[in-house]
Amino acid sequence: MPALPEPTPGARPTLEAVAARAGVSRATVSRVVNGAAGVRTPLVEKVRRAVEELGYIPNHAARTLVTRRNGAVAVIIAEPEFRIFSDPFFEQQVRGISRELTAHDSQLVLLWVEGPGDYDRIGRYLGGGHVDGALAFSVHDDDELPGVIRRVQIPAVFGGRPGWAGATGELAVPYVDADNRGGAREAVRHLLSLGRRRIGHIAGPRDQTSAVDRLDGYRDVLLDAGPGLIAQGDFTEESGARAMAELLARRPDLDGVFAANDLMASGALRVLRERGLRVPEDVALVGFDDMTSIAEATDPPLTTVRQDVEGMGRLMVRLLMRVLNRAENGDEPGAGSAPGSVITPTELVRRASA
Amino acid sequence: MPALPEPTPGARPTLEAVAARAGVSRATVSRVVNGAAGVRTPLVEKVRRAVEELGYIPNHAARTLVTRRNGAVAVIIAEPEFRIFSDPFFEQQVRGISRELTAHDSQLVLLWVEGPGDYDRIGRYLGGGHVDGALAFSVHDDDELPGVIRRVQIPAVFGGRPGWAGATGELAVPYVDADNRGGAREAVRHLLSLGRRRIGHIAGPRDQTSAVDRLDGYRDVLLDAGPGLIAQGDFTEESGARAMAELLARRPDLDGVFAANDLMASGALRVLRERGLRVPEDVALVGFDDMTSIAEATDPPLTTVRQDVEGMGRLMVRLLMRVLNRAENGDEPGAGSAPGSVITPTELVRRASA
DNA sequence: TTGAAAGCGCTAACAC
DNA sequence: GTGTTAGCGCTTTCAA
Repeated sequence: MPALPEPTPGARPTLEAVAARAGVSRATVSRVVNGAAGVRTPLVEKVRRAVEELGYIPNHAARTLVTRRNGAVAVIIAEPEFRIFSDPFFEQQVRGISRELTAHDSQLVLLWVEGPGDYDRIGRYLGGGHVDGALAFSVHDDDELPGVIRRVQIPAVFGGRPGWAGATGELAVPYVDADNRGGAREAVRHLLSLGRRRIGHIAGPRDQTSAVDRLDGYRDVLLDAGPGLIAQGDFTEESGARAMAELLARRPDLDGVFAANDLMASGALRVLRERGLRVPEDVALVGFDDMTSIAEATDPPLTTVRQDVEGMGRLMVRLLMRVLNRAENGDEPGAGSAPGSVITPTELVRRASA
Repeated sequence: MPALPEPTPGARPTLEAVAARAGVSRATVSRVVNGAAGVRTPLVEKVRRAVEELGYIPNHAARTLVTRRNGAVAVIIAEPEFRIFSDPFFEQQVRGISRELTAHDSQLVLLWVEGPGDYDRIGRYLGGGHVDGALAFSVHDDDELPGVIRRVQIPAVFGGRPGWAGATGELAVPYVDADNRGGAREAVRHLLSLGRRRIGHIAGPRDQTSAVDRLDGYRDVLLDAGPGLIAQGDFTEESGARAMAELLARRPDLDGVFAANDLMASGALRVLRERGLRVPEDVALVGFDDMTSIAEATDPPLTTVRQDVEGMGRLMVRLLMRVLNRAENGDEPGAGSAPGSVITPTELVRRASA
């Protein structure tokens, strides 16, 4: 360990103190500290030394007060989704966010929404200038968050296409989402390429756009798929099993299934085996998400659609930074020229189930 | 939804603006906003209305600049422990922290340490006054974090007893830990009360104080336990299985086992059953942690030692708040009178394995 | 009880 | 190139 400046008990040194010690003006110190060009080398070094000796750290509040920037971004987690904490998806996404934020010299501030009453606190926090912008995750249609974000006029990017996106121009918040529809199409086409002709779909909850988009993708390819081929699930393992049983009851001749996520696919797989149906020989099965902890653990391992979750996290940050920079250049927020949302590609991962 | 003030595009309203609108001075508005006593009711109402109408939110940076308080606390997560994200423990602890922080009107700021280089960034953040204090988790002996914290002189509380705690007075940082030693004693005494006399211990990693304390507790009760009764594990399921096999090889007559955590206990259980030994009839088994996802899922369910993880999180915050308040009252930091650490009680949870 | 005014520590024009 | 100076928006004496 290098010899570090011992903390001088008492007041922290200010710019002023450094300036005095280095025998220069505050402005010069400020320039050096912020890496501005145009300070002569010897002075730079004198200042550097003074900074070092005093253990000077710029005061954040003072800096923010004038720059109107504070190098922090909020990630908002809503309570209903608290579980996502132990969700590998969330972990990956936040990891991506964290890394990209670090690359932009910004700090991640995690905001917990524990209940409806919290929106006040969150609003005050967001509006109070603690953070430059906010990152939020796809919320339910009646969530208050979008309203809060709009009211406090803070730049924000959503993860996952919000249900209301595109509905009204006013709420046009940029978002990052996987190409759920395209991925679903690819999954179904793969099933078709295997010679399957009676392909069912186990759909996810109707109020989540990801599920809706996957259903749409399925329909895109199977234009003539009757409702009998579609069963409703809710993204849980159990619901996948139930839906599979239902599908089998309606169409005993099924030879392919596309489940809207891996968890439901694994439930479906269980039922298929219980009925003595072989996968993929009798029924070929494709999932979605590529949650490896599931997809690689099933027997047979799941063919599924992968999305780059960490990459989506990073993208959210990049998008936000773009908004921030525009705002800095004097653009009015919500001037209609908001940077567009981005849809990231998906990829079919072939394993043994289809 | 109540009629909310529409965001006035452009600059956010300042105290000044509110004052103008209410026809009073800035000072008065400040008093009302901060709930200071001694402002006549009619004025209070006028101000309140103006605040409402303008959608005024106090500027954080400006306020912090003068009060030196910013209502935010950092929770520091070190990369080696990134996994804790998906660890139920961590979730519970952070949940406790989050709730208590909210109760104290403070905001949780999650700081990620992704690598050694990050300590600089963290140090700057901590020292820059972004947060009032820091909460960190038990770190390895050679971790840089304690040093950083000390250098930037920021009040901090640790979760879990750090290895160096108590070693040198200088590093006397308060911490919150479960009564690992007491819990271990209780576990072993329970085994004794069941009439078991040859009780083995599967220990956790030697460099984690929780594991060491549990081993000490085991020894407290079994003063004469020879080394043959103790096998080394590393808190993983696999290591528990290995240790169990080892123990059995050394002492085939074993009739009781205390494992330092539930994961290792479940590994031990697996081996026991493979050998055709019945639990608890032949060998009684006790774990530690009460990770219900494990302890309730094993067959038989695990008797184990529970700790109040969420409560520990809350306690960390309370402790920190006490330090903060002392600091506010002009006490020198590190004046030797730091609020003591706290050890929370554990509780034996009886299930079927012992 | 209320208002005027002095900063908190920093950046960014603007002078020199 | 470097220094001087005017704020950023707020809290907090101190007067009135």
